[in-house]
Amino acid sequence: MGDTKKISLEVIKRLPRYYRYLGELGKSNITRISSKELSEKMDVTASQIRQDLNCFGGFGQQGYGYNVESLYNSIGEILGLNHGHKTIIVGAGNLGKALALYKSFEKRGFKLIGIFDNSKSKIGTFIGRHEVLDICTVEEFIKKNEPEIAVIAVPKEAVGEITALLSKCKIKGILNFSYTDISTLNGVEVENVHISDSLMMLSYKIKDIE
Amino acid sequence: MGDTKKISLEVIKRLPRYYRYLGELGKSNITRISSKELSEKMDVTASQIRQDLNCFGGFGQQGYGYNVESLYNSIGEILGLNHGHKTIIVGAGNLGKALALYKSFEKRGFKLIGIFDNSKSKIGTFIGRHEVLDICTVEEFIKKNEPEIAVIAVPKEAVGEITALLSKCKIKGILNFSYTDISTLNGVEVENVHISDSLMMLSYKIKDIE
DNA sequence: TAGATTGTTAATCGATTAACAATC
DNA sequence: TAGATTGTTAATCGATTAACAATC
Repeated sequence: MGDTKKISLEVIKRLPRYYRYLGELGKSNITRISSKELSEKMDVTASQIRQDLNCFGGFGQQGYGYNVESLYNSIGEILGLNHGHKTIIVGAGNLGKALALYKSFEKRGFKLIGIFDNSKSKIGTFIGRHEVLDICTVEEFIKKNEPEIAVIAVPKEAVGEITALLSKCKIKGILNFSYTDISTLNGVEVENVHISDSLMMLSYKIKDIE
Repeated sequence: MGDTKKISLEVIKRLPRYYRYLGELGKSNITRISSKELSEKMDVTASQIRQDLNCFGGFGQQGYGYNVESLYNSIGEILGLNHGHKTIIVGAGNLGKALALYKSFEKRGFKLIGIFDNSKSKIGTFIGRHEVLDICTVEEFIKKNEPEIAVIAVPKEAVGEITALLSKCKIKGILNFSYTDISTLNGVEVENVHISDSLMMLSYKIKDIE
């Protein structure tokens, strides 16, 4: 079963946003919505919404629109949420700690199973219910517990070492928060999140104000 | 004045990445680079690099390429870094705290001048050298100190209230980390950063692995 | 049935890439 | 000067929007 019509990254990027809005609608006890109504709420075109959704199947019904709850669940399915992806965090600094305590984490179907650091002063301390483990043990830990995702929140100086270590292990994806790109390597998917990039863009946008 | 050929958001989004790579090159004492070399490092086309840069001016030299340091500085200029944008953080939870202690912050030209929360248990405590201030005093604070940027790191339930409060004040930009979009409103630029969106995209990308 | 709204095809628009003349 | 590489125009590609027949 092929289904090999490649779906553009632009479409994928928009899915989490649809998911968020539909989640909110559901909470407001709205059961159905048309692409037109949703387009107004989200400030995109109705056409785009219909095109995007039809990449994955016909979720709507003519004359009715979309059922909020079932579309929400379908998009969750497409995104592969609710799989309880086992996840580790590498780096127990301020950001790593914040991420470890991040509520949306588990809510979106990511299960934190370990957090690692190389600092003697952090190893053995607790972040929430998780004890910070020695980074030296990460390879063994991965072999045993088989996490799918590693979140990287270390200074960029340490990134090379960490990726070398992780590339020897069987993980599927890396969410990288360090101030340097990690490139998708030997079958490991990487998503780079650059907080300072967003700050810089904001800086650009406000240049001409006033 | 003039210079009204609208620059696409796609180009703007890439500038911080150029900036990062050029910064690294500079640190490695590389003084010149051609679009071809840079394109290989960054995994984009040389054509795109030249097109992007020429939106802002001719920074290169035929037969030579680009001077790393001066291009780095030019892009910093374009992005409006080195202005020492005065910045406040709203929300002193885990994420707010991590952002307050975030080194790249000051390094990219953002000057943290205040951090606010509504929780009695947090007000008066210190994050680094910053005392957490009562959110009730933010309006007065803004009037007096004139920050340009507000970083929002509060639970989504509190976002409405906060934006209402901020929209009464004269700020230029909002960097929003909460799990809900803030729409660009009455002249305030907004940059929404959704960490869980990135996680969801990663989840999608790893779906078919193995 | 009539009305509404989808799914989908076709048209438009914009972004990326290729090509090359200009020039250091 | 010859070689390299830019700046820039033209060609291609892909993404967005518009339109409408299908259908609930």
